[in-house]
Amino acid sequence: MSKNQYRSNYCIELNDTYINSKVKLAGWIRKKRDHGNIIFIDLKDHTGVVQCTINIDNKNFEGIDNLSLESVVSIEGNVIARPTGSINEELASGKIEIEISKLKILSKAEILPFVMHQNDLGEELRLKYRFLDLRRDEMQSRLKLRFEVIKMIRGIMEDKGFMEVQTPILTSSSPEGARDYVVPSRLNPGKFYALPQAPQQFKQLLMVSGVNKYYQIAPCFRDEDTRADRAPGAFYQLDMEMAFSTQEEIFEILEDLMHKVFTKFRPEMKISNTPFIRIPYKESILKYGTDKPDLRINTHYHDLTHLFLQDCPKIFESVINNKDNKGKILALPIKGLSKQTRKFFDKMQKLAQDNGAVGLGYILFEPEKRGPLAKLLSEEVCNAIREKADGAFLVADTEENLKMYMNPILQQVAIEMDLIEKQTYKFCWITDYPMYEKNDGKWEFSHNPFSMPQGEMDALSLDPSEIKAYQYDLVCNGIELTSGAIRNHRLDVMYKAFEIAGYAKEDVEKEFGAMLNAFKYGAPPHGGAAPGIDRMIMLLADTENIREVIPFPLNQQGQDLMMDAPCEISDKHLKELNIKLDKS
RNA sequence: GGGGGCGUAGCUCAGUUUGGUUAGAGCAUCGGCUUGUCACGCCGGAGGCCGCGGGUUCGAGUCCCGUCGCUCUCGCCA
Repeated sequence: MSKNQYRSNYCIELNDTYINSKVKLAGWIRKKRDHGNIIFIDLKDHTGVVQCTINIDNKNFEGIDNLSLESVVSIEGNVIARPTGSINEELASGKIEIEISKLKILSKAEILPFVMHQNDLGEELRLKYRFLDLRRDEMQSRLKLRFEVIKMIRGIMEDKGFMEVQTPILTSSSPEGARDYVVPSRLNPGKFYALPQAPQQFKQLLMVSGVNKYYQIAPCFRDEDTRADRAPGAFYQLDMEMAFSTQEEIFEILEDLMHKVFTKFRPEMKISNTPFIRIPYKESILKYGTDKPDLRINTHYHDLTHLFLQDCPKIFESVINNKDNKGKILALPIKGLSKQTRKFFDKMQKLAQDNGAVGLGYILFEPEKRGPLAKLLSEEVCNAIREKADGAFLVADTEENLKMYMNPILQQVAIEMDLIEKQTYKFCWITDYPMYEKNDGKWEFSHNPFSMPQGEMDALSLDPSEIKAYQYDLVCNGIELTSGAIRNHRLDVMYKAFEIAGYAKEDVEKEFGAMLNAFKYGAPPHGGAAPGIDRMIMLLADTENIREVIPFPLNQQGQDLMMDAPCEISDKHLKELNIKLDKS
């Protein structure tokens, strides 16, 4: 590094080759060990730690003795070899230390609100003092990981011929999707901008503009309640879109990108080979009860309904015979289930009930046939289960109800019995999403209203429940990383698709005017996706919580405790915006 | 909006099940001692609206009701 008034070297550079040279370091006092006539100081910069010493006869002794931890100093001194027996093998600079000759206090720190080396701090406190929290090693490495991941993504996308384009932050509200964040307009009294939930419409407009391959590391704003893997306020997507593309081409590009990125940052992990497996939506729901299966768990539900049609025990009769609301009987075979205790089965039973199941039956085969269902199931059913494992849970319910608890059961069994494969990233595509789903008796878009129905115009004359879309998700270890679709670029198909969801032509024109207008003037077929960057980093950093990989996240109430946002604004400010508050 | 968990010193937590002396520990902090530590050590001190409000009781950190905050989750997330 180049020398300046503060420092001649970074901490990490110093080793025994520097012995007897004079150096200047600048950084934070991480730790002091006061031995009376000598003080050991751990000086920390962004690269590492170096131990410095000062003797009582030094004129700066008093200055350091009184200095609080995390104060910022520039020190000058000689690099000396540590006495034998005092070498610290754990430290990169452990063979040497700096004998301080000069000290300059650059910024004195007040007493800290928490101890820097503590790593089980409450999140509220960490967010309030995020600048200190980020100073800790763990958070420094997450900041760096985030930077490196995004840098690599940019490189890969550019190598593949994608061009980054910025799209507006102040745009208009759209009726579909999540709640919008809204910004009042001073120049247009009574009107509001919305922050984009994603650059969806802009990227499609760019396709019409003749951009061939677009990408952007794009902020997305959705005013929705949070989850462990869902950030409040803003999150980032690798937003991408390609003209004249097929679903397979998009899969290929993202598979290559994911494989490269995950391999680079977690080389010790096993990563799904490309092409990633594809699971049609319906199959995923049937086997896992979710469209976000965690494939590290090596078992799934099997549909045994057909084996109950002839010979059905009484407890399942209502499920099989209900004419309007036909149900399914599924078995979840698990190796080693016979070894589980009564306590375990009680716990699982409770979990199933908490998630809406009436009960959770099971059958075990070792050392002999037993369990609450043992006497009720036919030989045929028993044999079908026994082929797969020594025991199984059985669930029987309507398809709708099953979805509520199938995955929670699967997840909990896997946790309790330690069935989640470690050291691996298991990717899969979920394909063939339904175009519509029924909500309160009305057909609604199940995912993205701009997706192309499979079969285009012809498909839209089918029963809405039968219509599949060119719509896909990429899932990794049970986390949804990406949603994407081949888009609907045909006006006639668009109007018809919206009509099924209850939109009149005028409504569509009003709500999506820009895009529909654009599609009148030559729109290429196109498609894309938008991997969640924060979720990728969360997986790479092995954090339980997405806020751990976001430098300055909001809390669950959408507040920034450090900056005190959101905040009230002055009457003058409000007046300018033509806003009167209803404080009732 | 619903459900679960948590809330005690600056920080992390014990104490709450079964109400009963002056509410404890580690770290941080302050004072003293300490020349080879590296989460240094030793001695001493200060630091508490037990989230808040109400109730039961001779007596509440502990029991009851309400409320607020944080967190996980369901709804929600085209």
